[in-house]
Amino acid sequence: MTTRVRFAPAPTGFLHVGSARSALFNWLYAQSTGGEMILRIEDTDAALRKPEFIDAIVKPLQTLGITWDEGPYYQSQRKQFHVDAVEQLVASGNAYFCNLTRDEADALAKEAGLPGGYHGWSRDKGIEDGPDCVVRFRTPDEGEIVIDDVIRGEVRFNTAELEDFVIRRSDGSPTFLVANAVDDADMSISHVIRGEDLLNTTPKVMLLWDALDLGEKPTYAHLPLLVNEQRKKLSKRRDDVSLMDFLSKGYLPEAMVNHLALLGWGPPDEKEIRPISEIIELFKLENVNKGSAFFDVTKLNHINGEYIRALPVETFIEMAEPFVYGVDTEITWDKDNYKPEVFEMVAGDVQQRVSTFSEIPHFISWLFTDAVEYDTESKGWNKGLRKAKKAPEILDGIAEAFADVQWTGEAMNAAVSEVGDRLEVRSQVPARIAITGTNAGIPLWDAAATLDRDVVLRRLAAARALL
RNA sequence: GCCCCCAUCGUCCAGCGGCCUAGGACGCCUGCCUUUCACGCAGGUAACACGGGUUCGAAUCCCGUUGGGGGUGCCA
Repeated sequence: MTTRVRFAPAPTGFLHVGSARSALFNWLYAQSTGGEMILRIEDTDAALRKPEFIDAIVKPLQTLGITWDEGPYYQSQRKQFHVDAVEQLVASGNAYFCNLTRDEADALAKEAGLPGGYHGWSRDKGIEDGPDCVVRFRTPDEGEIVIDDVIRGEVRFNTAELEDFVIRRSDGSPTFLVANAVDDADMSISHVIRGEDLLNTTPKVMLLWDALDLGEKPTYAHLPLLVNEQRKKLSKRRDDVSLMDFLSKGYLPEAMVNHLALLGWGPPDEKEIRPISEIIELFKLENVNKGSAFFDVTKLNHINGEYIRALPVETFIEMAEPFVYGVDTEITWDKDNYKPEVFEMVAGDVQQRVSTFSEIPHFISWLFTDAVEYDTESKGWNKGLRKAKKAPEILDGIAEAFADVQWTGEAMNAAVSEVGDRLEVRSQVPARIAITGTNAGIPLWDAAATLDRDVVLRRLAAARALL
């Protein structure tokens, strides 16, 4: 039997990293078992039926290289099957109509001194269907549902503790629980791989599955949650988790996928950064962890840096385009001042130093602006220039030498070293700070030679004035 | 409250009863390389939550405690 998995997101906006991880693990499992993957949009709630949200899911998946064999299917388009299932459940006595609002049910429970949840007040009341009626599933008063989870082992639920949950809203639309059971059966899903936050809904789906007589159930695997620094489930509201945002900030899809694969799973040989083909080969669903994992951007940065450095420099230059022309990110220079040939010259040096593409401007902005800003509060400025021995003399000496030095990197470098030798101090760092504004950066002189002589002289004077 | 899940360095992962004086990676620190920074290289820092069992032997199995998380919607 070929394995068939599905990624079934609710279209509630942009795809976030947690969903992407779920999609990825489904995909990894399908790939590693030679199975098939289905994309199914869970839009049973009318409020979710927005076409722009579909793009927000499909596009990032494609960018990440997560492919599917069928779909996207839309649950909204399969509504009739779900409606039929609800009718069947009512006819068989497994479900009944209920006209209580949530508030009324809560009030009744409070009055009766019962804990939260719905206690089956409308059971056996013979309520007829009407405009304000929902359909509820009659959960068994006794018995146990056992989920044999690939990742967690056996998980047991006492059916008496399951409330009579709603399977059809008062507007006539069936809920995702019904859609889940019916669609997973129709689509011959063999493995349901999803986040642990859905674990509690699984016994309900299984109850429906049996009541609907849908045949063999899929195998379940509940992935550990991705959490933030406070160890709370990643949420769109409070966390920065839009996948597309990461991509447009200059994270490579391959690096993102690699990082995501390492959250909740690890290769037995401990080699973390590796091509997706190897990850597929090594991936075992039963080896996935149970504990939640912190989505650590610091580690992502490292992985991304590794991937960037591995790029051919021509590719790096090509991919850097949006970031040097300010398409998606801010640039600090006037677009007319940008010189592509200068960037191409230093690209290899920049490539070695960035962990995301969005850091590129930081390393090259001094090449495309007239004046640089000096952060006189920074450690670099203070340690490298202000407190440097004979700093004023160094800058004066360089300015003097630069007035008529041959304008090549080699000659400039030599002149600066000569000033340092004469004063018996280190002159390179002070020069760098005066010219670029910072003590850290790409090899200086060949790049600096692309600037006009008077621009450099002005910067030397400006820095000198701040001492 | 009730139900469910989880628990190895700060973080991610390895470990599936003896190979563990617990390994790798990120981070952090030190040194080397270097006219800066980074890369690279060589080191260092740092964990089996606690308490009971089981066993000749437990990070690994069982129970409890504590801690964390998820769910508890006419969202999915």
